[in-house]
Amino acid sequence: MPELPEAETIARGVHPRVAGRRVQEVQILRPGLLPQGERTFSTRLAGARILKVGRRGKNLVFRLEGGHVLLVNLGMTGRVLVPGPSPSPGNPAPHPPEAGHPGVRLRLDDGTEVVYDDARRFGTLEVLNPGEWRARHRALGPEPLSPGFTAERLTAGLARRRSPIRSWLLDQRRIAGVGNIYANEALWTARVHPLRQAGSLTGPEVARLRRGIRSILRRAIEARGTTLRDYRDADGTRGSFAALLRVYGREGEPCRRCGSSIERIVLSNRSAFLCPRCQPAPREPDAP
DNA sequence: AGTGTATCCTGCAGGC
DNA sequence: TGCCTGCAGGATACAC
Repeated sequence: MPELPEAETIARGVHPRVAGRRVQEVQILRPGLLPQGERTFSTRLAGARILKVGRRGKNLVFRLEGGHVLLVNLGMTGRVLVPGPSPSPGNPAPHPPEAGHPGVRLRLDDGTEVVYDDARRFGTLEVLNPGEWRARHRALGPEPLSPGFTAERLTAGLARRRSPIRSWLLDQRRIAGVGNIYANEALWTARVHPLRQAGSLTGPEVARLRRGIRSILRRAIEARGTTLRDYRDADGTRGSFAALLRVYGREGEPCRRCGSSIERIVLSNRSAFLCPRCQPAPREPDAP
């Protein structure tokens, strides 16, 4: 999906165009995107004023007047498109974003249209009441860019965990917002092999991993995300971080640190990429 | 506890 | 050109 940097970029683009506006009309083209069903979704959303658009992990969070929250999980190919001029000067949207697979359209009281578009339809949209939102919020792990994401907290979370560190990083209950691209990039940065047991990382490795996660995510946000194929921001614009990837999708290409050939392995049915020299494999099943 | 497998879907790249 | 296979930023349910 869209991982944390992509969700952050979309939220920043959508917020100024919808904050303070009221949802006038809800048009549902793909009911399957709404786990709550059309009735609950529409009833809760119609007429509500949008206060703020933010992010929690990989999810977009539209805070509504009255405490309800529109929670959008973008799945693999979800987009939130807001046609029309971008309010931020010097940030032009060259082409109006076109929705190829519109799923939900919102018409706001100033005429603004917000389109949820999703080719594969793995995404979901829900309107949660305050209690439901609290529960969902608590189920997610810490925000890696927040001050609370300390080495101590990371160490405690990893302790005694036997799953491969790459799998641990993808578990949203452990840490919120990291997906397959940035997990692989952070592990390369930290010089930790994806198969290492989470609980086996040494103090210095944990410290490097924490710094690696944070620096990769920050730099990816600066680049407005990674577009491999489908990702677009609210303007329909691509992210530019793909050119800066160190390992993801680079099988057979030289490591940017040591020149070794990047390897691809399969872990939990998903690709993992690593430099065999910079990220030494654990011996046998594992151990540090 | 943790892993492999399958599932939801569509689109696209690559091989032949 | 066209058909077929495999693969994809996610999340979850299941059997083992």
